Amino acid sequence: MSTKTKILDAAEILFADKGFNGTSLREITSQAQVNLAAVNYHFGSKKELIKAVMSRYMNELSPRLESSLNALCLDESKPTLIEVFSAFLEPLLHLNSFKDNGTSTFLQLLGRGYTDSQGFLRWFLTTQYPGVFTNFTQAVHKAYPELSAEEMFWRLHFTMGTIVFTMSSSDALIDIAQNDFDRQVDIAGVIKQVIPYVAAGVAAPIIR
Amino acid sequence: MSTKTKILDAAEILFADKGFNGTSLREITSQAQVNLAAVNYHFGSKKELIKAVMSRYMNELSPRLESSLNALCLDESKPTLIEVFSAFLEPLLHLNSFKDNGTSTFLQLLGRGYTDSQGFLRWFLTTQYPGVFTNFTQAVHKAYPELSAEEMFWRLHFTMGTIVFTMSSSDALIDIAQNDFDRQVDIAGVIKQVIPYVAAGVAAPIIR
DNA sequence: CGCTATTTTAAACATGTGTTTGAATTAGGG
DNA sequence: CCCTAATTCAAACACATGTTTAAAATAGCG
Repeated sequence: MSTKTKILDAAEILFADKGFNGTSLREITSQAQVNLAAVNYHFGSKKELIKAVMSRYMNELSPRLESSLNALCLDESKPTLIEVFSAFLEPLLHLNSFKDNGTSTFLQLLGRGYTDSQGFLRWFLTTQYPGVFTNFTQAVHKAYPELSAEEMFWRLHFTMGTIVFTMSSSDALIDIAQNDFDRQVDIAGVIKQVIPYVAAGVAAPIIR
Repeated sequence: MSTKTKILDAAEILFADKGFNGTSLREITSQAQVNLAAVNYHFGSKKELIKAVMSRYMNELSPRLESSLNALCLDESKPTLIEVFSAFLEPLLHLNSFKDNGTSTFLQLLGRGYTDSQGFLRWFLTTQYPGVFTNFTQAVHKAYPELSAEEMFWRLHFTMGTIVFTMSSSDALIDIAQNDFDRQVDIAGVIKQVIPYVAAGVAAPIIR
């Protein structure tokens, strides 16, 4: 396996677990069993490494997500919000065949990116992968046209928050749930729980 | 104003803005215009300072929140979920009279605490202020008794995620909203937007 | 005032950080 | 094989971090 890949693999796990600020290059390189200087040689800087970790996932996810959402929009029948959010399920779970625990890791990284380092990752994602966002809002608008642009703005960010926050602490939550309720839970189970929740939230009656 | 207070005031703003890991003691002490060593003299360590910052808010919030939720439980009529979540509104907004931008700052701190430093703050809050959590779940159960303990567990954590995540990036979101929609928005407005969302999410039909 | 306890201060400490350097090693094509 | 380019490596760099020290300043009380 190439040094570059070894670094990316080690970095994504540590980043997901301890955040970008909370992970040092020395932790990454010793986990990856490569020399410290290899990060700066292959990626230039820590910031570029973070981008590379995210890009590897986004490049895997975004085409599947876009086509999944596009299919929903091109369909002439009006989709339900449940269908819109379910359109995320297959592309997200596909990350598990791309990488062990890929879905969970990616969503945790996303959560980190939104809170760590004053949102530079949000800027990175919205500028590098704008298609995902526009497709999503289009699909929601088709499912629920009564929602004004402003209300949709807020509810989509609430949704983002629900998903990202839940997933960034999903390991801890799954542990608690398995202890308290004696049930086997995995990341797919959590996603299936969250879909009705966010769908109902977005579809909430409008109070004016 | 006492050195202790000057430190707490400066720390909470910086912590809310840049996270606990992202804020150095030197930033705090120079903002507070006190000597660097004052933090360790008055609080013992950075970790203890973080606890002190959170405690100052929790001690202001938790009695009001408990009585607000208790009133809902003692009332013999069945509350709606909207009422349950609205019970948070007054205690949270009261933080604004306790401190400038108190509501926003506190919720941002809460968000930081859930993601930064591997959740030691979650442990701190649940062990130091358990009454808030039990009162809350009791109120929700009374409003929506059909929800099983497990489903409630997940939906309450989704709710926590929505609130905490939204508020931790509320400044950025409010900026975007004001630019895009040319409307004056403040933290109270965001909270009022989020209540129907989370209430609908928790009340979502159960799929079995 | 005089004395003690509290608080403030500047300096240093030990450690951890991302990054750079320049030599050593390895690969790969002619 | 040989030579060049790419990669690896140990070491050092410059700087930032939380914490500690010991002297100086201040407060508070008899």
